[in-house]
Amino acid sequence: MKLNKVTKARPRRRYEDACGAAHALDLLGERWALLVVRELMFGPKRFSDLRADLPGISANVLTQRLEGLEAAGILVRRRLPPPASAQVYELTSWGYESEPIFQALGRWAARSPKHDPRLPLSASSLILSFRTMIDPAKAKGAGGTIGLKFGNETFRLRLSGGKVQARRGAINDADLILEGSPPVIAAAIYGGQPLATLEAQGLVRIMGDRDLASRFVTLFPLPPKAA
Amino acid sequence: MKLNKVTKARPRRRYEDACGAAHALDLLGERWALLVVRELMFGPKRFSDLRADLPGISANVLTQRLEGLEAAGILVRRRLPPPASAQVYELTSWGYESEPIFQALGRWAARSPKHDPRLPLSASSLILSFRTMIDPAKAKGAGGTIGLKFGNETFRLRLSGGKVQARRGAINDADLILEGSPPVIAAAIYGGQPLATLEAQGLVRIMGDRDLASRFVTLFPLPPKAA
DNA sequence: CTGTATCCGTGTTGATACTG
DNA sequence: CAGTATCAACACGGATACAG
Repeated sequence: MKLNKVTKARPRRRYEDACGAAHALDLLGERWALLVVRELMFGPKRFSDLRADLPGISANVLTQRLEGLEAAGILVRRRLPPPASAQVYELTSWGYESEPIFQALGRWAARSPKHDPRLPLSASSLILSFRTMIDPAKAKGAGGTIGLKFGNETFRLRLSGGKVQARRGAINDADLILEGSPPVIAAAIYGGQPLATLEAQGLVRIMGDRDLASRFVTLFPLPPKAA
Repeated sequence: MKLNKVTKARPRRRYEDACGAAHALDLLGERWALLVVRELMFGPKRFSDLRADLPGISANVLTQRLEGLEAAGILVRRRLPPPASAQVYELTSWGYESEPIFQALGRWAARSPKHDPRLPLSASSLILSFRTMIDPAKAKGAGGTIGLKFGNETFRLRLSGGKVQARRGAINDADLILEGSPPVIAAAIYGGQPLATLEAQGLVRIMGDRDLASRFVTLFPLPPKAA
């Protein structure tokens, strides 16, 4: 039993720079930190959910990042009410306000010549990409509630006014439900794979308003590559 | 003389993730990379300028970052015409398009309870902050060309339509010239220090349209802290 | 003067194993 | 399930030496 846990008062590596961007990097510029925030962007998750959704992160690094982000006021750890006595990590409202950072990064990276869309894609990343890439002009007339189902995780999207809102949660009231895996849905929307083909291959299930589905997949145009 | 430059085929640490934000971090998520890009945002610089403007970076790390950013197509190295046979690093047009990333980071960090505005501030950071924080409504009616002079580095700002354009370069045609150090100008604009006081203390020189100066310093409101 | 290469002490990261 | 412990590999930052 080690009691001499000196903890070293962490002289964490910081940029000594008043620039806002530099300060932001002090707070969430460490490896994995932004991706942890991304995974929490549509609602709280448990430690093991985060580990599962961030393949490659190791337990000790995840622990450290959660500590750091909590200390910075970006997330809080909550204990769920007695029945499910689990712990979850949830962004603070300031934490949720970091979304434009992901959108700026994503929009810029979409033009990267080296971007490989065939790598693994998490559900949160996909939903975030919808909010980033939606074309307000094209989506102007479109409206409705869309449920996305990935395994047993569901997201409820509301399309209106040229924007998408999104949140993890129930999709009972959805006009349309799309079921599949994030990469397959991405192939339909960004990769030009016809939904009908994917449905015939059993990779996607479409329930409800199929016209809405046909339209939905056209609302997210990709910019030209920069190369 | 070492010829066996094996170069190690750089197994750089990457996220294996199709998410655009993750890819962006693969390209410029390493320590210092974003700050190097920031310093180049208003025009090319030489190696030693970068070193001087990024206190804390070491020469070998700067070399590595420049190599990485060049390989990624974010910047190019150019050799200046014979008279001044110096090398400069310049963002590609895609590199320049990363500016919204800094704006998102800066806007978010401006609300951080832990942000310390008294740390050193580079000229590029300050100019970038103008483009980030300008209030289009307040700036709607303001117009003019403003020169900022920091030592022997000058920036030319054009104010119009509620926006600011900025570029390093000549300021002969400016309606107003402000001379000082970046932290002092920041104190005037973000710290509520009256320009007149700073001028009386000899920390700022104001040449030209003083009404424009008075108005200019009010165009960049800070958001409330998140705490 | 403008970079580049190498050594070196230290801290960070990541894989595995392990504990409550 | 939610982390900790340990350890090896790597990245960082400083110094110094070198090259055009």
